[in-house]
Amino acid sequence: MRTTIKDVAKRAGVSPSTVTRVIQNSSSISQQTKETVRQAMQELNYHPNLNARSLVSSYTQVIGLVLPEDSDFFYQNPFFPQALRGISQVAADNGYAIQISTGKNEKQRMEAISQMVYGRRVDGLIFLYSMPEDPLVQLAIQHNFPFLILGKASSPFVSLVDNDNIQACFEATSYFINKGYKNIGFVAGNKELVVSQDRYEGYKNALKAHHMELDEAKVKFSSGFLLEDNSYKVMKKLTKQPLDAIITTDTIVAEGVLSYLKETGLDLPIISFDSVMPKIDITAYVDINATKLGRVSFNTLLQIINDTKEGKQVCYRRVIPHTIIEL
Amino acid sequence: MRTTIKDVAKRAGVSPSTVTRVIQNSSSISQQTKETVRQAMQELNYHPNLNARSLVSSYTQVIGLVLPEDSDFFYQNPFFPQALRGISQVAADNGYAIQISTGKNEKQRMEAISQMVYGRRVDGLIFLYSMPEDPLVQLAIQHNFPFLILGKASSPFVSLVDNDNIQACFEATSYFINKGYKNIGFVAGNKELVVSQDRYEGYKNALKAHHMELDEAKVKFSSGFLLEDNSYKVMKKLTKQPLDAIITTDTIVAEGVLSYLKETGLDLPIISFDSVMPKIDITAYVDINATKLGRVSFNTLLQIINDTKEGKQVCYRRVIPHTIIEL
DNA sequence: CTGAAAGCGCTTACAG
DNA sequence: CTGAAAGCGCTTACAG
Repeated sequence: MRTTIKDVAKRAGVSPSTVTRVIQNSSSISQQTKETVRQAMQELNYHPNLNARSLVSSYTQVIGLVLPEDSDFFYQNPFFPQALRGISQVAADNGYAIQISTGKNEKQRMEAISQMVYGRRVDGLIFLYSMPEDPLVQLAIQHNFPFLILGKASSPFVSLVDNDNIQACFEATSYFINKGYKNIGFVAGNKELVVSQDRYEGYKNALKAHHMELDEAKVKFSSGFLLEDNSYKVMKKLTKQPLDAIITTDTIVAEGVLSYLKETGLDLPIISFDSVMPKIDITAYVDINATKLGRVSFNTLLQIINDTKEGKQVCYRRVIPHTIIEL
Repeated sequence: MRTTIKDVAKRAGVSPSTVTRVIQNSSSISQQTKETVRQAMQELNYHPNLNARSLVSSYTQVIGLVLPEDSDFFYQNPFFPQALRGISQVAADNGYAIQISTGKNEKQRMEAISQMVYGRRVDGLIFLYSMPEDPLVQLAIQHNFPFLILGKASSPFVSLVDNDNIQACFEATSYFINKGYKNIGFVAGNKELVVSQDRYEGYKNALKAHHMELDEAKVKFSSGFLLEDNSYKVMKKLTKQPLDAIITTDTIVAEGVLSYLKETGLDLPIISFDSVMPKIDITAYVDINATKLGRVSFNTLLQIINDTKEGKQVCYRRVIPHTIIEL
């Protein structure tokens, strides 16, 4: 049999409730008792059964990470491991564990998140993606379950941690403008994604700020899952325009663009957005600092969990700085 | 208040134990009763408290993933997300959740794994790395806790799922030999890693099989964390040898090698090992099929969990096939 | 400063 | 085929 709190209590000559209080380092316990109990715990190599604890105290010290549907794009994008890294760094420091949940379709993902929320397996959720009217987010909202969205905005009333994508792309575009480029193309991923829209906004703002005309023929959105092939095709169309530089919203897009350019012998400066240094031969990239996004997300979620406990309803919006890095 | 099994029992006019049996789809319950109870569950949107269930039944339907110490190399290597992907695909299909545990040092990681094992938070563990005499693996062994190692061998008595790295590198080397190359260099990552040793073994075997002399001056191990910089330096030394092709054990190594070659204007065919298509300009890579490694790992762990329940002690060794892919 | 009692929400023998 | 009772291992008021 595994050692329980009763074994420790017996050995230390106290009651189980006293052992609990020692574990909680309650100030109402004498130093003397604390020491005796701690020694007994050590001697017996006692570790509490966390299921029992969670059952009665209804907190788990676990947070849930909600991933999007199983897709190549998600798992090949360095954003995910980097964000996870940031989250787990802070989680470990705070004694929290991380449970991840995904699935091959919405039904399976709904099942998984239900287990976490209804099953009381986690204290809060971080969504690592964002879709309009996401039923999983709806579930969290309905049950007033603590959560936040990392990376992209969706509804205006949820807490989130994100970059200022408008500003970031403003700066990326200005970077080219300041170098004297006049015909700057813009190739984005899926137009539905808030992130593409925001970066497009920044692109337009930069042109305006520098009194340059927006030429929509120089702007392309690649549909589908931001995949490389699409960007390649899109680029093909774009080169009918005079171009001297290109902004892309993702390294995967940049890859497609680059492979078309190489094939046709063209050489244009390219900027992309990424969370690690791109391995392809481009001019610069905007580091969105995914690890920091992760770290701040965890800390913010902790606040939301506490707010919820106290019945408060605060909506957090945290902005993580980006950096343009020349290659 | 959250709905409990008692609420369902009351509504369906049965006892709580009957509700449990319906959830378990026990064959001793009449079809009639099952339907009534299921309807009551639906109407009340009942979801069992999993902490209560785990407390009494001592299984959790959660498995733990043990990551190595927080390092750039690990989080930038596509191996991890791809393996995770495979694991979570099968886990979701089997109604299992995944908890991950890491930390910035061994103490913190030990803490995290203790929570999972002693705290009864998971039913089994998958280690996504391998070190000799790993105290975390020791913990699992001591407590006869179900686990396996994904990717690399360590002790001879633990279950594991891996590629046949000797064979894989034999084939990679033969690929070059069959194309007529005579001076094939070998640049590996850390010499301590079993994976580097195995691939070196395969390299040597291939030379021998083709009656070619092993020239140790053409072999280099890059120390540290397999990092790019190191491989760059190592390559510098290697080019004092006549070379017409290079085997590298990792795309990150290949990057370092390639960047040195580019600088010096050399152009040599390179093979690397990876779990996704490398983005750099090399000749071919050995696809180690990380997603499948993940899927098989989960399934094997499930078996180990069952074996342990039945008091059996089986040591599994599963080999996942690799593929050479020309670029 | 500490203990006895009750209870968290399930499941598991036992009994019929 | 079903129910009543006991118990999993904790924590939380309550009482002193």
